Amino acid sequence: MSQISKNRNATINDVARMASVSSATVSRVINRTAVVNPQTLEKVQKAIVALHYVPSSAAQSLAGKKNNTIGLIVPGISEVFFVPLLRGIEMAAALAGYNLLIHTTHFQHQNQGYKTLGDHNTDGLLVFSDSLNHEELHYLTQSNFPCVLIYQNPPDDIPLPSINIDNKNGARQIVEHLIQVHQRRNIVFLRGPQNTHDSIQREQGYRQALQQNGLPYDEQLIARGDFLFEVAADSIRNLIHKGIEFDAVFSADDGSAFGAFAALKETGVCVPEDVSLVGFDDVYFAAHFSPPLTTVQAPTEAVGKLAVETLIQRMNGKEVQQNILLPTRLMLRHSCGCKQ
Amino acid sequence: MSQISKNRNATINDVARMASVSSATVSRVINRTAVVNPQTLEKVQKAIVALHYVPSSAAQSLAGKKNNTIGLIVPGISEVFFVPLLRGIEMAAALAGYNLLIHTTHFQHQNQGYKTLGDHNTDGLLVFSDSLNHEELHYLTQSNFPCVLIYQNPPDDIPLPSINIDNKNGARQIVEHLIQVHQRRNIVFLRGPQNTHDSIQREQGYRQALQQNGLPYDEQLIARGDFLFEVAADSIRNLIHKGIEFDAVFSADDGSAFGAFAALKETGVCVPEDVSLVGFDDVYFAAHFSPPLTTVQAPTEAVGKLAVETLIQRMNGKEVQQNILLPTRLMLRHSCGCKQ
DNA sequence: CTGAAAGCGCTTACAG
DNA sequence: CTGAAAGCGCTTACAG
Repeated sequence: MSQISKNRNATINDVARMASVSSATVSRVINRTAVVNPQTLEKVQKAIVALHYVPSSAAQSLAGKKNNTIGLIVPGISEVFFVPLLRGIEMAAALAGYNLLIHTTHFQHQNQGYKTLGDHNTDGLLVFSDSLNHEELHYLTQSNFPCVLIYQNPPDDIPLPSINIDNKNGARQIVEHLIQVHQRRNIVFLRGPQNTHDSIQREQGYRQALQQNGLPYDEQLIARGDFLFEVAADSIRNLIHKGIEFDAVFSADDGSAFGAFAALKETGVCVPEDVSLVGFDDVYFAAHFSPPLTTVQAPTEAVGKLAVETLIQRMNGKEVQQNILLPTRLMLRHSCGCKQ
Repeated sequence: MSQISKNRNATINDVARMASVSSATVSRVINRTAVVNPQTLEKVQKAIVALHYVPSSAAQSLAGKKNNTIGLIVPGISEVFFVPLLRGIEMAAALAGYNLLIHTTHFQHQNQGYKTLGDHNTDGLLVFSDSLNHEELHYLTQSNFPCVLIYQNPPDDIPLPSINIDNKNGARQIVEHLIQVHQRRNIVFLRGPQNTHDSIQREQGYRQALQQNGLPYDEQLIARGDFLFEVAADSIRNLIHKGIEFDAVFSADDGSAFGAFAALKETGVCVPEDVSLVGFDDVYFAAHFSPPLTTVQAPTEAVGKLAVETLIQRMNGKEVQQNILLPTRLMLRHSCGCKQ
């Protein structure tokens, strides 16, 4: 059926032969890397189609010294949060003609993760949150390999560009809303995982809102949420059990807000009548929750897109803004006490 | 600092030179492809570490004729559903030492998608649902390139292995539960997208349950859900508006069940008192919904894992079971009327 | 157990 | 506008 044997794909030389030109010329038409005589061009294109020729990525990479691939290192493929991020990354990478190679560290730093992905198989790396430790980042950086951090700031001694969202402002705004609009005074904060950049920033926003509105910071109102449904639920149960009074809950992410709601509900506490409940992220579903969850919208897909664009600029040797902060948006729904 | 110049990575020849051996020997220790004298081994390993040597993937691929990469073709990165699938695929691929390259067709068949990923950059392909059309599948298959289909059956003339879940049985069971345990008689079915394998199978299960329990199939009770929140909500509103009576809703997926719930709620219909509501998938959140959603658990992560394992067997030239059907599990919660 | 050498399929100066 | 040829960094018979 086809002009080539079943067990061997057409190579650039097969195309060259069929079109009666050199492989250099074929290469030029494929890559549009030089002007080619229109008639030659046509002959080559016909041969490519006839032979179903697809260039070997490996050979292109080896000879061309570029991989046409962007690497993404993530600690793990967590639930909902991951989807818009990946979508943003995938679309931007595809648009720019890059493949996407994903590596998951599974939360283990074996000083190996950065070897799976590197300049031997990618042209640049997107590093999500805590997937790489200081040493690994250092190694990557000193060799001048293009990297962009997502959802984390670079260590002081490693000047890497990073894309973050404005956690602090977002948190401050939503807490301020609870205070100013709904007259809440005893606002629980359900922390994210220890040492997470996002969680720390959100806590700072929380404290800032209290301070700027003349409310005391009460350590009793701070509890673990860990971005997890069950952990948050337990914390709320525990607060209630200890008899600590509160009229609002700010969860460091939506998932833990849902957990807080479950605990509140089972204790007979009404949201938002008795307690205002707000989260962070605006994940799929926050708007569909009952009651619809007031939260801070994180532009996660935009972060992914911008991360890719920034990385590509770096790959092209351009200067980029060091730390980009994307604005968040307050999504007022019903769980805070606003009417829908 | 390092023994090699800033702008050039160590190659196998640098390692060979430092260890005073040939590159063939270095290759052998890297790939454990032949027994090497223990002392030689040690010298080589030391050189590898000293030079931070990482083999070039491109060169390995080109010379070794394998890419150590599995490709995944998906139509798009949809919401929640995608996460456990990807997690299963990623973990199984990593375990087997394969990289994962993702390509999204963005629902466009330009007869190009199968070229982005192919034997020029992967060793095998995972093809999700409708991401490739018949012609594309045919092209892939005739060249004998290892492929495994996920969530779709192969066309009759293309004998490709596929991994599916037992949609029909799962649907039949949950509808039967509504009929037998909750005495429901007028059960709405909210279809998935047209021509989707999953949706068709689930509808068959629905019909089978009706039939086996002596209930008539009433076309008025069938409406669009499209696996989408809003579409499902609109359908329910429409049914109510038309005055069509029903005492249960079986949504073809959880997302549309949530939409159905919203429409029911706004009309003052109580779930599960007035209407039993059930879904399919058991996505993140179904258990945390109010009321907790009764649904069919799809072993999505297991599908991803098994797909990779099957693909790897094919890549190794082994025979594999042609069509694998993974069992689903009925998750009885509160939205059907069962007490929690 | 080890090395010399060919070859994988491209790209890219260089020369014309 | 086009071609001959070197080279990218590996792997793998082949020979010893």
